[in-house]
Amino acid sequence: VNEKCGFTSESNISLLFSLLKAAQAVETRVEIALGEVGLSLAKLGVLNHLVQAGEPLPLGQIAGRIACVKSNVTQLVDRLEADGLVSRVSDPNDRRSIRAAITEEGRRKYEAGAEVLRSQEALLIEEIAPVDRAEVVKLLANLGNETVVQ
Amino acid sequence: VNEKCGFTSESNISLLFSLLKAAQAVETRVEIALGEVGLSLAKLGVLNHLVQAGEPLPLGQIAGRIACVKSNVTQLVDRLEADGLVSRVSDPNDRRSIRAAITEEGRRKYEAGAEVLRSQEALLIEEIAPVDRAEVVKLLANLGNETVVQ
DNA sequence: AAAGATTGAAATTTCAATCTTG
DNA sequence: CAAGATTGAAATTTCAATCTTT
Repeated sequence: VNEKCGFTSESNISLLFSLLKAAQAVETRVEIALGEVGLSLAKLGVLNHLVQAGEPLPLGQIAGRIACVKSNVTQLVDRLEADGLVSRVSDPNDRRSIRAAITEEGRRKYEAGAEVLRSQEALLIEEIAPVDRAEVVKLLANLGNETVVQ
Repeated sequence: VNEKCGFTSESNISLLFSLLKAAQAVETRVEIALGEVGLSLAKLGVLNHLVQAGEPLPLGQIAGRIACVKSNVTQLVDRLEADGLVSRVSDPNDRRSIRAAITEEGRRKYEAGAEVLRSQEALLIEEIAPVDRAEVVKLLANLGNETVVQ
């Protein structure tokens, strides 16, 4: 088990490493696929929460939902605004608060991104569905072994 | 299912999102735990491959093993060298090649990092072992929902 | 003072270009 | 010219400090 990963069975470092490496490999694939429609996981995450919420959200709330620091959302929304996918709207009730509102183009991008995620998910499921749990561990290790060098 | 994630059952965007968010949550926990012993996953990854190899490795080969770009390894090894965990050694046979060699302190750090990973892995397994596959999906979604705001 | 947001700097990774050796 | 490594710049995220409003 795990020979391709360079770990021996005794090396207890292996399982968590393999898991994280596999996750990274999946994420890289998804990021590349999203990049082809001009999105990133971070951007799609914001659009997703705006669509789910059905209304403009304060930046701080977005930070809470996508689990990142507030200052990151400020800059992420800067980029989304530059892309024309969201716009900042001020809150009349609390002038400290600024909300991000998804635009029409943002909605179209969101649909495109969601479609990419669906196909990536189908790909992933196709890869892991037939095998049992022990096999999944092995597959995840293999997934993490793609050699990506510039 | 997946209510805490803000996704409806119809929203096919949910599964892959949940998976990646869960993976990110696990990675964040591990990075924080490693940070307490002065390591990162990237640094531990290099040390691990050097220990597994049992000999100094050319930087390009390290890039292949940890699946990143060569220029990243150059800077990663810069930092490891600054930490005193590895040292650069030149290859007499091919003067283009530079190898990273793990130091004694590097070995000690590696052991400390491996211990952290073992305990993190035990934590993770403790969290997911008792539940079945469907439950795992639910747990992963929950894992990804930790609210982390500055 | 606390909450919401922003700014500027630091850390890490990737990309493009360069330098040295083969 | 190809391979190995490095350098400098760009992208993204976090941290610390600041600014505005409550």
